[in-house]
Amino acid sequence: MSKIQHRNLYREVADRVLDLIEQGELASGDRIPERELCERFGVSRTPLREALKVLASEGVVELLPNRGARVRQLTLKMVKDTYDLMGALEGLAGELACQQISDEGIAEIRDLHGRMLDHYRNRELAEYFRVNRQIHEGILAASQNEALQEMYSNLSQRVKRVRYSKQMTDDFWRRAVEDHEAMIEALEQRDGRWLGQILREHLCNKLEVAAMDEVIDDRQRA
Amino acid sequence: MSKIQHRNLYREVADRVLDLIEQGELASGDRIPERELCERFGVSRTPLREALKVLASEGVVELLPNRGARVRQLTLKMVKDTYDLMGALEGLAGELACQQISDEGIAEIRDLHGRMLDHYRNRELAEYFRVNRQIHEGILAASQNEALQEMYSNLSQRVKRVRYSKQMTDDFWRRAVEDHEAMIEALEQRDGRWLGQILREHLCNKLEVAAMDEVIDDRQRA
DNA sequence: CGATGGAATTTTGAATTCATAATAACTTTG
DNA sequence: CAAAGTTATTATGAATTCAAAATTCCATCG
Repeated sequence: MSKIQHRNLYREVADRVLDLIEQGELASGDRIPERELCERFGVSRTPLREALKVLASEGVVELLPNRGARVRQLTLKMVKDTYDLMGALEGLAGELACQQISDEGIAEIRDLHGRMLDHYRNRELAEYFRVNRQIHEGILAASQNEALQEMYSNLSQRVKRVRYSKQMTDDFWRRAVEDHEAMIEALEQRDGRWLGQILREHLCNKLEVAAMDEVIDDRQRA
Repeated sequence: MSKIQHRNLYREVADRVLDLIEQGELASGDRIPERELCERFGVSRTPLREALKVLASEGVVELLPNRGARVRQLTLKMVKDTYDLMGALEGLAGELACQQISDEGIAEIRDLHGRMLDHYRNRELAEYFRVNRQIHEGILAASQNEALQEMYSNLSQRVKRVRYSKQMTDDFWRRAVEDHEAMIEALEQRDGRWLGQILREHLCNKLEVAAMDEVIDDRQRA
């Protein structure tokens, strides 16, 4: 594994720790072995500890006084709460986007929507999710609200490790696509209130939560 | 000034730095003098630097590589963006609160509301704002969504140093109180959607932004 | 007199060191 | 053999040290 290059070291280290968590090498609740990670990353304890403190403030890690850092346990409630929050943020993003977005911006999102529909028709789940995410990110970006985008991506990061997209009943999927149809229409009409409401209530996230149920339980048992 | 007691040192230091910023001793854009603060707090550079990194991730401070930390400049746009965000969060809190809050909880908030009205009638601005804040915090707490509360207080902290409540035209004030009347009604009817909408559009914050305009400009010129 | 170049100083970034708290290992004893 | 107490080991928290970068200060030159 390549050594880290020395610039903004603590942030670099934090990102590497996040990778380890996302890839499951550090599981929920695991103690984070300071010395070992230092050796592995080729850095001293100082930047690693700085990284851990930042990750703690971002809600990814838990610091127990005199007992080191652990990967924060995600309970089902925490994930639900986080998705509620993300919904609210997306709702705001939608409202703002309708005020701010350019016609080209709308065209781009409509284009993404078209591609998403193709993947839906072909039942290409992974591709569908990828484009789906691009649409949501596009709306976030169009809001032109940096703080909003920052918070959203922070929340998104928190729950990334339990994101789950396998089980997707036809019915849920169909309804998610319907939501997206409405979103596009609201966006083209620049009806911010409508778009905001759709996004806040968009069932995609709630669906994920439902599917996630047993996954989290599994991890907590482990 | 009393020395800091040594437990969770970096968080303690961070709070002290926040105090300095809030009290204006460290102004917007100011360089943060590492060595000096260390002496003042009676700690070494390590915990101070950890604190600064955390504050940077919380958006209060800016870290320039090899050039130290500065108090992050607040532009008017950033403050507006932040208030939009806070509105969205309060909106969500309102919706959730309607589902979660106990009858006693509602009674408490109604009580606060009554006291706020008294202060309004007596034109006691400071008292009014204090109780007003308690109401909003009460709704946040009733949402039972920890992530939401955490995020809200973080945002609130970011803009605390420019909070401004002097100019309050009678007309704005009257409308703010009207909003609150509606809020109480929505809460008592447990009409989450309505309460959410009121909170999202509650003009209190927008009012502050308007009043804040020249204040921020002043600071940026300095 | 102002601009440019180059030491001297200060500040920052990161590793190392040191003291203390927590954990593990090992006795001892009932 | 198990439980409790004690010692040894390890991990953590924070100060210190060291190298590199930036800034300041001063001298030189145009």
